[in-house]
Amino acid sequence: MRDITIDCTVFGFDNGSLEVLLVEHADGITKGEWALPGGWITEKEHIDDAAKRLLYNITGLDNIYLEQLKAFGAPDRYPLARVITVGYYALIKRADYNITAGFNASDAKWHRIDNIPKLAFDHNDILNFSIKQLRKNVRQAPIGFSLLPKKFTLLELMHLYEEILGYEMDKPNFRRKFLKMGLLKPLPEKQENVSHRAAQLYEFDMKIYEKLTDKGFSFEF
Amino acid sequence: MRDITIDCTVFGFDNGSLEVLLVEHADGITKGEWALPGGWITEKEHIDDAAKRLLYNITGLDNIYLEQLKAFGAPDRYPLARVITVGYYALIKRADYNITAGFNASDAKWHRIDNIPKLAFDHNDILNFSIKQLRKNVRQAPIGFSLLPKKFTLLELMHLYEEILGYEMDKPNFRRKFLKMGLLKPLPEKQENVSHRAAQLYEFDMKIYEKLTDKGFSFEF
DNA sequence: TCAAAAGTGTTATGATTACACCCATGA
DNA sequence: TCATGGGTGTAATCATAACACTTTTGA
Repeated sequence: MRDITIDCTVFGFDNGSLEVLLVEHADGITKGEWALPGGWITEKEHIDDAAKRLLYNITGLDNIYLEQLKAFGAPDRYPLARVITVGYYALIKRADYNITAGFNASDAKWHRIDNIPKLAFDHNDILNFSIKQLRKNVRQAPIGFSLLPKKFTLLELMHLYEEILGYEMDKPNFRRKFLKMGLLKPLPEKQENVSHRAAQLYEFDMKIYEKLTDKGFSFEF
Repeated sequence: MRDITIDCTVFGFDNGSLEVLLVEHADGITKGEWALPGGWITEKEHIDDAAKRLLYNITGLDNIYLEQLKAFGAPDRYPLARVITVGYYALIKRADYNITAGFNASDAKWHRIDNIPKLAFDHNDILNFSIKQLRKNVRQAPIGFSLLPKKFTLLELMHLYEEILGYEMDKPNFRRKFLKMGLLKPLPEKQENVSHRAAQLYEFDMKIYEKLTDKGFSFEF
């Protein structure tokens, strides 16, 4: 597959800010430029598996939220040959990444979503499309949790939504709306080491979600 | 581009029923099987332009609603070689198609969405994905009009929504909800030759829609 | 006791739903 | 005059938004 690649926008959420993982090209015609992590597809693998392999190589992580965006196919998007790329986006838990950081990590850096440099090829287009998709999907499916630690508070969840969607929300209303959906499982634990009233910790329960969707429930935020 | 193709689901709405245009393969290993219209991408064209070219060849139509779905890339989806296909879906006005019917039309037939034969390759997957996308998008963007004649009544529009989404709606509520959005321009004409009270004809006004979206309006049904 | 965030309550407004009903027209 | 769809009215219910308020905790 000499004329098809994959490129992946890896989103992470840390300290209230939404960031993407970019790599700096070490050589070739784009030497010194930042780009989305990407790679070639091998002859026998599913394109989704190629994206998973790439993600594993760069983050050391498995079992990541991963979704295809679309194919990007302007005839001149890659200057050396006609190459079509299939774009993906992934959502990872930053805490996990920090521990297992992949072997390419020396070239990889997190960049705030509102401070993205000029990228190689058409990667700015792909990244912008990713952000649009993420904004859309986070309101239509329970995917935000993939960016949070396993256990989180309602306010952390709200801050994530605020950061992705770009506007402030009302705390009481957010709580009620989310709790009413019934997707969150309250844990028998509370926050620790905080200098204020400890908040209830919750966990997203995929099984509850699947049961509800079977019954016709559809996530909407 | 020997290893990339495009395949397109062409939707049409006629007589209250949602249909797709399928072609019967005349030879090759899929001889006699039905399939989505598709073709190869030439070296210098944008994949979107390849899809437009294909659509023009098969329907004789230009200026069609066309949107990419995603790339389909299972390693064995095409038995003779590793070929990845980029899926598209198009919405056409059946009345226009009937007039200018493309030169391949002898092999092409409309099939009701609920009565699709076994298709070649992974085309059933692509078609099912198309239907899912159409159902989703018709509620989030004003694309339904692309399947109706330029001038239509509110009830025709409602029947289109009912057919695509698969459930019955309440006429008074549908009217009000749609009219309140203010996207429809009432025409100085009414239905003719109907054996009941003639209904007001409307037209979808793209300019109004764009003005509204600039102001933060977002279509939702 | 104060700051900071957790968490509850209340009210106004608007959207959605369900359904009854009248209108216009050709057969 | 009847069937068929066109079109209006209304009341109950539910979701959303705005914001005032109380609670808990560590420093």
